[in-house]
Parts: sequence; structure tokens; C-alpha cells
Amino acid sequence: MSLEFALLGFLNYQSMTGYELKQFMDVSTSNFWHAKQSQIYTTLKKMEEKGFVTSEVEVQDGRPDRRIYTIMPAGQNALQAWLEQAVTDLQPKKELLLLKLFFSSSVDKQTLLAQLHLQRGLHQQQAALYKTETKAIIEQFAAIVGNSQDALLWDATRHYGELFEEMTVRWLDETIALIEQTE
Amino acid sequence: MSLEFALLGFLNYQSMTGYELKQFMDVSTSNFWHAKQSQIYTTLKKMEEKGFVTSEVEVQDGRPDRRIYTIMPAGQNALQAWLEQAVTDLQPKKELLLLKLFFSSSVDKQTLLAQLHLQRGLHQQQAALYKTETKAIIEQFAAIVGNSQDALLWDATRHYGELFEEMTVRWLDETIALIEQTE
DNA sequence: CGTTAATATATAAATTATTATATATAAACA
DNA sequence: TGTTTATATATAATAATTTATATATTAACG
Repeated sequence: MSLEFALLGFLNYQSMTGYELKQFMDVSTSNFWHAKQSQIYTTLKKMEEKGFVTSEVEVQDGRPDRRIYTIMPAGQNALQAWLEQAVTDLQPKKELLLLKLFFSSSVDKQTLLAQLHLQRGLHQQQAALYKTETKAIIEQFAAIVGNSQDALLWDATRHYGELFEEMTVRWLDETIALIEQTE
Repeated sequence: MSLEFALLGFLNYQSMTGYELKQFMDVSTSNFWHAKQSQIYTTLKKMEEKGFVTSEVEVQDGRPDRRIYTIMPAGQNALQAWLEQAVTDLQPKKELLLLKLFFSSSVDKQTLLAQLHLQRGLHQQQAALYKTETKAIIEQFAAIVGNSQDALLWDATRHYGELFEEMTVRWLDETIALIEQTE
């Protein structure tokens, strides 16, 4: 369901193909909402049946035809209603590392520490990316649309990612220290 | 896939039914790994076909028969291998609130602030739960199994939840302040 | 004491999401 | 210059997950 609204959100800026939507998602929302290309395509089809979008085919030679999607008034209304409707519960998370850790009492200390150090590296790297690459991409898009409210909200979502990664690194540091003290 | 290993992890402590597995998940891993009952049942069936678990039916009168699952050596080996295999990438997240916020430049200030205040309340409440209820449940289980390594790891996962919620509250505070300053 | 909610157990149907496959061009690599 | 990789565009098959439905008992509520 939410993917529909994500796609409507993008199409509300400009008409584009499923392929282009995937590109935009990958460089903007992917840190808090992602989708595979195949899911985007099938979802767009359903959205067209519902009347949220229309599409027109642009014939190409040599490669598959492009299907360009455009948001319809019904889609715009649905999007706005969705945006105004509050999220009233906590979203359930899935954290593979935590699941594994929970059951890892039989795993030897060194193996476990190696796993945590590996994750620590990944999260530290990701924290850095939020401060450089992600920030640059957002600023670039913000300059194009020229809407300061967009820029503010986009940076708020980016900042969330940055805080999240920093928190995770701190937790990993603490957890590593705790495990090192055992036995 | 991961659900299979979660179930094996529980069954490695003791044999039980799908219903009981659901109960255990709800009070232990649900904050970082959850599943609906129907998914647990269908997954257990697949696991039996694979030879990871066996089951025996306990006939009851008045209510549906209980099917008690027991982990098999193949299941124990698969579990151990999975535990020892490091998570080598960052897990993709899905955060509905962030997705909405990203596209919310057309939502009026008051509506948006109300949404964020609502979320703030929920996360603050959840942070408190981690420090009291969740902590109590873990201590209770730890006392039963009497393994200090289990206790340490379980509390590490609980602590992650606590830090996560506190970080989210801080981010919401900042974001609310930023939005209040606009216009 | 009748109704509602919670406990206990599960299957069927629908939806969401991932993996695999397909095709053709252009660019990079060795 | 032959081969791999990236770009561009999608569909088909499979797997994961959620929602809806089913049934019976016991406890709580008013």
C-alpha cells in the first residue's frame, strides 16, 4: 500500500517511467523506503486500474518501449489524504543482526566479536555517507525544485538516518565491550 | 528465511506448538523480529518437509488438536551455521513516518506538527517500556534458563531498543522545533 | 445470566515483495 | 576487438507476509 503513495509522491513532481521512479527512489527514499523494480512495475499497473495514474507508451527502436506514467486527480487526492492521515502506531522493525544475537549464546566469543566489528564498520561508513553523499544529493534536488519546505523535510529524513547510524555504532561499541569482558 | 531460524532458535530451548512459539516471540523478539500466527504455522510445515523439525499431534477434545514441534539434528546444524554466518550488509529499513514526511511539503504546519507530536508520545512510551516491562520479562526468562550468556545477549537486544526509541524522541523534538520555526 | 473478551488452535485467501529471466544498446576493459 | 559491465526496459515465477475465517472453552463484565 505505502509503495503506491511513494510512487504518487514522485509522480506528483513530474511524469516518468517505472525505471525512472526506481532511480529516484534509490537516491532519495531508499534509506527508509525501498522497492525492487519488478514491484514498482506491478504496482504501477494496479494504480492505473484504480485510476490513480494514466500511462502513455513511447515507442523506441532497439529497446523496450517506455511507458510514461502521469498522476491523475484521483491520485492526487489519494496522496493528499494519505499525507494528512497520521501514523497512529509504532512500526514493527526487523533487525537481522539483533535476531541472530538473541540466539547466539552458543556461538564462540571470537566469532561473535568478528560479526559485531564487521557491522560496526558498515554502520560507521553509512553514517559518513549521510553526511556527505546523501546531503549533497538532497541539496541538489532542493535547488532544482526550489521549495524550501521540501528542502527542510528532506534534510530531516536524512538527519534521522545519520542519528540512527551513529546510535547503532555506539550500541555496537558498548555491546562489543560487554562481550569482551565475559568468561 | 530468517523466520525459520527464529523458530529453530526457540525450539532449541524446548519443543512447543506454533501457538506457543507465537507467544514467546511476542514477549521476546517481537521488537526486532515479529511474525503473524499464520506465517508461523505455514513456516513450521515447510520446516518439517525439510527435516529441520518433527511434529506429533496431541489430541484434545473440544478444541483443535495441538501439534508439538521438536527440533531435529538437521535443524540444529542449520541453526548453528546460520548463527555463525556474519551479516555482511546493512539491512534495508522501512519507516512509514519518514516516507510520509518526505512528501509532506503540501501538508499544513499544524497537521504535520500534530502527527509528529503523536509519534513522539508513542516513542517516549515505548522507551519507558523497554526499561521496565521488557527488562522484567528478560530477567524472568534468564532466571529460568540460568545461562548468563543468554542473559547478557538478551539484555543487549533490549538495550538497543531503548537507545533506538530515545534517539527517535530526540530527532522528533528537533524536527518539531525546525518546523515550528517555518513561515 | 447473557454478552463480550481472552485463550487456544489452526487453515484459506489475498497481498506484498523477491528472484529469475528476457532483450537490446552503449560504454568500459583487457 | 572480443568480453564484460552498465544502461534501459520490462514480465514471469516464487516466496514472504498479512488479512480473513473457523471453532470451541473459559474467564470477565455489567
